[in-house]
Amino acid sequence: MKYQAPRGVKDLLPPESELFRLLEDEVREVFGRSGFREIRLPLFESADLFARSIGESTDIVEKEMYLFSGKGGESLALRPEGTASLIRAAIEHRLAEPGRLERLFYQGPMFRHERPQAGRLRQFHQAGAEILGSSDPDDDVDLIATVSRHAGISRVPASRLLINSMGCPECRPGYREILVDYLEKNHDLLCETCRRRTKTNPLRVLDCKIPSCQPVLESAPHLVEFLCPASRSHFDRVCRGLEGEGISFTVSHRLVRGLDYYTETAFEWVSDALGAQSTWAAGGRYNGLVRHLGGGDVPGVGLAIGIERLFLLRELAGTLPQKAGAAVHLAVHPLEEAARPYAHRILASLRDNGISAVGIFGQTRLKKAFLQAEREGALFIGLLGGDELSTGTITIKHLATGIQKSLPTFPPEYLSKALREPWTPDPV
RNA sequence: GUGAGUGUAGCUCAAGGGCAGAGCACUGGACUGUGGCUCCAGGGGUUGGGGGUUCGAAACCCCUCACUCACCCCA
Repeated sequence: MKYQAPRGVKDLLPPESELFRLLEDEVREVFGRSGFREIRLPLFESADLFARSIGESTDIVEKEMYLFSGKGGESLALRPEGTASLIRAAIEHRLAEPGRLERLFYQGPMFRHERPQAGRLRQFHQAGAEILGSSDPDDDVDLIATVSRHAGISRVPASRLLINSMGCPECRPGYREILVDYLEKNHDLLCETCRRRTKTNPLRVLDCKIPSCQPVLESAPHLVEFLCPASRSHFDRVCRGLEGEGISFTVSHRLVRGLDYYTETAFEWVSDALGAQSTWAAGGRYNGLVRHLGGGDVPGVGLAIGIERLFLLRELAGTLPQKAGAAVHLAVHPLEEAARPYAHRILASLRDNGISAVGIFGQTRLKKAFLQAEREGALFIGLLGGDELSTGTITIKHLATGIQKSLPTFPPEYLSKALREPWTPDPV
């Protein structure tokens, strides 16, 4: 085979492509019903934007970005995630302004140069929703509810919601010191990576999954116990709000975001049914990000859903959205040369009237035409021969029931209407 | 980037040093205006690629590529 798709990217063929589209549509609808409006963002940006927003020392920026140069030599990158672009666009077009509240969502492919694995691709899809301009805990609750209720939990097997608080610039530095103290005391019990991170990014140490580190990390001081009154209150109100909504969650003290402009609430939806990549949606509050990217003092909270992961989970649970109706309504088959122009006219008029129709032209045997119609998912087959030509009719057979009728092809609205109505035998 | 497992027809898989096969799918026929069934026939392969061992390699050895899963990281 001379050419094949690059590593880690997938061709999506029918029927999966159709189901994938339905799932994307459903997510779009869910966000739309919660008041989010779609923003269409470019697939590449200045590489520097991602370095600044995601963080210089993250794996994504250090080794996973697809980098390339523009003609002028500027450094560009395929987007590894959506939030950075969205914030950039919001600042650029004055949607992120102090005092203004904006709900936006995006959907589309993201690119990370990682080793492919179950639920992990080099080109994958995310749908994300962001609320800019609100620091109200009820907006955290509402955002979480949107996913938990509607995209969600009930349709995803073995799914759990984890939440935690990252604190704020007032209280996190204090906690960080306490944590570093603790980690240094237990230095000898930690793995190589954790020792390094104790110095570079102590909060991330809590994320370590190496078994030998677990006892130390489990008994590490919890950030929520060191929150300042304001952060404490924000977190309590989010938790109470979720309880009030009847959304169950677990406070996970080990759930962290490594970067400073992530503040207050962090949350993740995980499922054990997914393999090693257990997170299928994640989000949090980022009250410092807009300012960090050169905008005003505008708080924000957002999340992203991994569409492939959601797809896998819902496929497993049998809860993918169902395809409505047949792929093709009517397959038209001319039985002789003279009927071909007639067939084209009928196809055109059906399509004009909103009916999906295909022509079956290449088959010499009627049996083959039937088989082809079925293969294309047609509901009806329409036959055109000498009789039909001379009387201006078409012989239509409902493939599932075998019920057959002869219908006039003029006016075209009549035929379209008949094809949409329940197909029962004519009274004798 | 590291590790393990797997690569044979379009798909699912046999053959474990001695003729590369089956089922499904595909094409044609039985069957020229009425399908799904059945029967018959046919096309399809440098056994992922390269090198080596051997009289002989799909099989054994080395290299390489790809896929899968895991580490790592994350959606």
